[in-house]
Amino acid sequence: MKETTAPDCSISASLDILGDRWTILILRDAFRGVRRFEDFRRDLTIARPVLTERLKRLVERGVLERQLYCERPPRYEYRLTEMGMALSPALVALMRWGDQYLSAGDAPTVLVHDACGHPLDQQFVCWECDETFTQYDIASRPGPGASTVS
Amino acid sequence: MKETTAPDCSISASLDILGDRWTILILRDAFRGVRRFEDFRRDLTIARPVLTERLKRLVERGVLERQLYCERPPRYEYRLTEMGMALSPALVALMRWGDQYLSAGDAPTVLVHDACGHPLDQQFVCWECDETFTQYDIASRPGPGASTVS
DNA sequence: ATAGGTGAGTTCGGATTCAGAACCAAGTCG
DNA sequence: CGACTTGGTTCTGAATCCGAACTCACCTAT
Repeated sequence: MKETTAPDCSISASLDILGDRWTILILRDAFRGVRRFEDFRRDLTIARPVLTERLKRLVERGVLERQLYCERPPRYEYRLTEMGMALSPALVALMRWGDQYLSAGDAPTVLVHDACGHPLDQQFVCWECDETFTQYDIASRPGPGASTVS
Repeated sequence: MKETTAPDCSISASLDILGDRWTILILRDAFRGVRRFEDFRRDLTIARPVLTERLKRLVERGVLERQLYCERPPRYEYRLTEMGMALSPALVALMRWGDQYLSAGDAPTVLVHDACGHPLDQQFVCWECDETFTQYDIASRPGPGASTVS
């Protein structure tokens, strides 16, 4: 088997930011529209120091941005950046997996196509062939940033 | 080991299984074809006890299965179950996010459509409207398993 | 003006968890 | 035989996480 090591894998880079339970739950809340420190804290029942630290990290890495929404007293809210919004396929995938395998067929929340209200699906798409397909039709090959050669 | 959270949300249920860094890296390796204890350990440079514990948990939860591949001496390998395979959209999404935002435009690995070799995309699909769309066209509503509303 | 409440943090111990090394067992190879 | 491999387990000190309590700045009602 060829050498496929951790360092040049984007998954481990992503996990450097998202790699703990709380961070992902914070982002889930952010997608639901939660923006303020105290709202995150109450909803997650997360300890304050942990929330402080996670929010700071997410802001540093560019996933959230901290915006003043009240001058006196200074109050900030945390909003998803474009980079943060781009995580939605990952969160949706996690949620659908949980729905399918962990909640006995009763999904607590259903995501729908805004335009028509019908449940959405998530698929891999090939724009060349112009068709959708599943994980069984995926292959991989080294990309431009590949460093190791087998 | 704590089973946190009554999941008002399938994401937190998923995170109960996947909620730490090592677990996801183990699954990433599993998708790449790694199957044996010692191969996981070497590739991830993870401490043995941690790997033992994570593999055991993944087997208990049904994400991996432990199969005898050698009778004398008894040797086992860890393979993705169907439930484990179903995580691929989540891992693919994570990888693509890392590619796009964390690796300066140089993706270490590119996923392609096996049939034609062209890079794949990941999209939301509505089978009613028969069209693909992005995260900006998603809405959510309570599903059959909704208990607490927020 | 003062007492109480709130939003956003910080400080500080104690409990987990982790890494690293040593140890074990069962078998194989030289 | 003795060395080596795979797949673990047990131990221990170090790093990390987390919750409770405290702070600080401001607002509101009395």
